[in-house]
Order: sequence, then structure tokens, then C-alpha cells
Amino acid sequence: MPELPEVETVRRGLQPVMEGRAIARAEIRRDGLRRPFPARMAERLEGRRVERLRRRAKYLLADLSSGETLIIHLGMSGRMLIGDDAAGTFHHPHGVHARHDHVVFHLEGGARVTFNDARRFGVMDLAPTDGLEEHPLLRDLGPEPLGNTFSETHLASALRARRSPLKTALLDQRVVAGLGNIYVCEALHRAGLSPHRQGARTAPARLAGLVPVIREVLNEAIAAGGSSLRDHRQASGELGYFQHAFRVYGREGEPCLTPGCDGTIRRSVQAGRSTFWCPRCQR
DNA sequence: ATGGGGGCCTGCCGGC
DNA sequence: TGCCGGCAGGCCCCCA
Repeated sequence: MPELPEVETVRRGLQPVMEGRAIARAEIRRDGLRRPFPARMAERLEGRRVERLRRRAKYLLADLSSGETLIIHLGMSGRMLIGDDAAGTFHHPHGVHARHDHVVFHLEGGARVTFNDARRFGVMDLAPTDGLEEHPLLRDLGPEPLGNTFSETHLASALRARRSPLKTALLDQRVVAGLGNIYVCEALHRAGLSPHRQGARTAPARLAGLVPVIREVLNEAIAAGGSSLRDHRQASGELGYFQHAFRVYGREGEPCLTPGCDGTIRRSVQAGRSTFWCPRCQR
């Protein structure tokens, strides 16, 4: 599911429920996901207060009162859903688990947050908050696309040395951290840049134009609660609705929506992933 | 050394 | 109706 806008949407939904509350009990219902859970995960969570719920790229980061941070990645199909132990709200009653509910956080005060992930491509880890940026999962990440350090200068220098096309370069989390298949396709279309163009052979002025476009797409998607194709749910369980604003993603064979363009959206495959683009207005 | 392909999982959809 | 192939918001490892 989740690229930056989906993860940020989930973070915003969880924040009022988790921040300032202790995890009374952590129910770990399997050994791990894409990789094993950290040793003694439940004990290291229980009784700890969540001081702050942050996001870095596609990772949720819960800083705990123990001095450790819980790192969560939602993979392709991960969800974090809010329920309530007393009321037994959300899609199943108290004490009953839906298929693929792998971890349940029971918070002080009765709120419950369930991590559900059908494909189990998600990840959880615990590491000291101090020096967290050196964690192997985080240390190679490029700048936040919505942050100050993401600029045309950065993009130009990151792309200069590589041979790869713009599409695959922007999917590389070391170049910019948080974009995925949907938002790379959408941003390149809005910028009028071909996904097949070599990053190193893109005029600086055109790269410069890409920076605000990436920010614009991400901000619009966050405002819409993310994109729900099949798996993404907000923490409340609601759908996001940015998928209705897609201009290229999933629109193969349909007309290009760029004003004045009479092109047809095409699908091709790059690095094993679908690319949607308009050969007419993306050069 | 970079880039691409395969693998990890399950679910869903369309075609036969 | 049922089965099979293809495809899916990610990422890591391995090989050229």
C-alpha cells in the first residue's frame, strides 16, 4: 500500500490515540513479518509511554519513554487500525482477531491499535532513539521530499552520477525518501518529464521544476487521506480518496488529462514495476 | 559499481 | 463454477 502520503495519513490518525499514552499490553501474534521481530519485543513495549509518533520516509517511528523507538514499516499491505478494548469497535468484537492481525497494542485508557498485514512485507524493529538515524533501515535514506533539504541542487547532484532513468531513480529511497510507484508516475506526468529519460541527461531547469511538483502531488494526496486501491485504510478505517485524482496511474489506454494534450496513457515496465505515462506530453 | 531480476507473501480479478 | 496466470502503494539480495 503505502507511500509517504498513506503513511503520513496513518500517522496523523494514530497520533491523538498513541501520543502521551503508555502501551499497557502488546500482543505479538507471530514471530515476525518480512524479518523476525526484535528480541523480547512485548516486554520492551509494555509499560512504556509513547512520547512522540513521527514519520521518516515510509517509516512510522514511535519514541518510547524507555529511550527506544519502535520502527514500523507497512510494506505493501500493512494497516494500523484503531479500535477500543471496552467498546469492541472496529470490524470485529473484543478479543476476536481478524485474519492477518499480527500485533495488537493495547493502550492505557482502553484504546487499541492493531497492525494488520496480509502479505507480511511489513517490518518492526526497536532501537535506541539516540542515534536512530544510524539504524540500518534509516541510515541510507535521502531527504524528505517535503523538507527543506530536498532541492533542485540535491536532485541534480543525486542524479548526475547515475545512468538510470528518472522513474527508477526517483523510486530509489537514497535519492529522495518516501516516493513509491504511484507518486513517481504522477509527479513525472505533472512535470512533463518522460519516465524513461536518463536523470543525468535532464536539463537542470527541468529537474528544478520537478521539485515543487513532487511536493504538490504529495501534499494533495495527504490532504485526500492517501490513495486507496485495495489495501490502504486510514487509522480510522476510512478510505483515502486521492485515487480519483490520478492523472496516469492505472489509466492505460485512457486519454491524457493534460490540457491541450491529445495523447493516450501507456503502460510500460521499468525495473519490474508498471510505469504509466503519456508519450505525447512527457518528454 | 550500478542496475535489473527474482523472491518474499496473500488476495483479487479476468479469462477460459 | 473453478482453476490459473497476472498483477499489486515495497524492499532486499544476488548476479552481471
